[in-house]
Amino acid sequence: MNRPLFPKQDVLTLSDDGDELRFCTTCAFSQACLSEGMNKAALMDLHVLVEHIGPFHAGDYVFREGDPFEAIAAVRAGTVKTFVVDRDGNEHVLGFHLPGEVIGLNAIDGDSYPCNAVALDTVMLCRFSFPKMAVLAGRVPGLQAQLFRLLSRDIGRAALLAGDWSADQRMAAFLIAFSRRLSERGFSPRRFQLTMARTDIANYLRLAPETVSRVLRRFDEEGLLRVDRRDVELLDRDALTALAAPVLRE
Amino acid sequence: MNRPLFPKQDVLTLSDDGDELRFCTTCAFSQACLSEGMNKAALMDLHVLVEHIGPFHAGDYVFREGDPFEAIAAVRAGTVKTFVVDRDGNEHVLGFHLPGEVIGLNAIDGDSYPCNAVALDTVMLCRFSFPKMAVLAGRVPGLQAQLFRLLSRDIGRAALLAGDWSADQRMAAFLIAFSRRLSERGFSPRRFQLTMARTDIANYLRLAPETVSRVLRRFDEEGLLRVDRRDVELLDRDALTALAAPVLRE
DNA sequence: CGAACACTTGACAGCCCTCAACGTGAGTGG
DNA sequence: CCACTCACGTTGAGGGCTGTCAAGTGTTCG
Repeated sequence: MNRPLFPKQDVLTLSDDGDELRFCTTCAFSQACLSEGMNKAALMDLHVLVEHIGPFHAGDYVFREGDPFEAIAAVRAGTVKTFVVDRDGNEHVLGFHLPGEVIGLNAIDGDSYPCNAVALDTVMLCRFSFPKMAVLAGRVPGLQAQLFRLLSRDIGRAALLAGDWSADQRMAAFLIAFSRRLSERGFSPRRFQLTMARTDIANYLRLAPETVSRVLRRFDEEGLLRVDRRDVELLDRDALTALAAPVLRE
Repeated sequence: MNRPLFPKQDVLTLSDDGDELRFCTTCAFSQACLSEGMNKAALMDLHVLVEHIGPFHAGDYVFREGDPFEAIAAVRAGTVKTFVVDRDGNEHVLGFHLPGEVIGLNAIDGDSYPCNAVALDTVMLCRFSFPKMAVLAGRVPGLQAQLFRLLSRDIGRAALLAGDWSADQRMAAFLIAFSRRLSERGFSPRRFQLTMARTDIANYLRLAPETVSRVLRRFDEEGLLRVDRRDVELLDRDALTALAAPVLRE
């Protein structure tokens, strides 16, 4: 199944969580929603703005490059990969997006998505019509500020891997950052599963897939971690963090 | 002179341009200002928000990493370099900012600037208090949309040089992009002066300074351009554009 | 069971970084 | 006016990291 499922006519709108209090507590907007600055009326406004869509399955496109831009979306469950394909057919992975993170922000400048987004496993999304959200942001300062923050954060994040780091540094930074993001969402920071292929990691880190394999194997041999297929256990977190430090600017 | 000049107490506020109609026509906010969506009252609100500060001279800091974030600024004249310095003392150039472009956007997520900004030549700025601007953006949809666009655009721009391009491709992309930005501001796209040192270009493109020298010399020998110190004349724009195409995604 | 795909492993080459030395131009002070 | 200094830029030699090519292994899925 490779057709885009993001257009509104294909949306499966779920009725309700059945639990108002736990409304997207892991979501990137929760900070805005739950801050004292947003009253109940505004929260309801945002609530009715949301469409819960999915599930998407591994390989499903959330949106494609060139699709008209209408909405941003927060990941509720699963992993989304965003990427572009150059004229030679090479894939450039822009990022992997975990639950609570927002996709589509880089489309705001322009009228169409500048990249593709596919599900890597089973994905559930919260879809926000951007025009409606922008109007609401004008009335709710907390929401506007949160949108500004999310956008600004992505600028810094995009610049992280732009440096001329070694393959070891890039790999360590990827693992540590991935582990931290999982930890923030309640998953184990020590032991986790990579939801993406080696090739995806390579295209994200700007390395050859063979280099990703070799670095992981060497990290394993050196006792930094234990890797079996897509299962990873970080054994020497300090050493990995030290390797990643310059990339993560610490 | 290396002390920061951005803090408000050091600001030299110029009285007025003396020409309301030409109020920052090259500025990044002009699209918001001049669009039909913004009425005269809103335009005046934005106008009184602005402080014209400067001049800064080559080497002056506009702000330093860690300074409290209070304002963004649009370049009126000159060139500003933004950069970070890692713990080993290596400088990483984030960007060069020409008249009409905005600096400080990546500071919105956080309470302090995440990078340094220095003037490369004589620089004049328009300073916008960000808290005040955010309030105004809540009342003026056109301004909010413009801020969203500027932020979103920077996300894409930061990702441009993140690819694993060759030194030739990076250099060509830098020259073509620089030429285009100059052209948009009324300068010659064919013949211009590089306002930054070779080392700055190298730290921006993630190359060694020696590589920058060598590539420029070879481009000169091959007839793609003519370079004399910091003066550049693009001779074969098509060839350079072709080289830069994958980097600029064309 | 077979095919497609993901991943691994090895050999080799090339690009670019590092190190070093030299050239050049602007500013300074005599 | 000239010598000096210093930063910037250029040029050359050598080596290391990582990409490319190739072949092989293992796994999943039809």
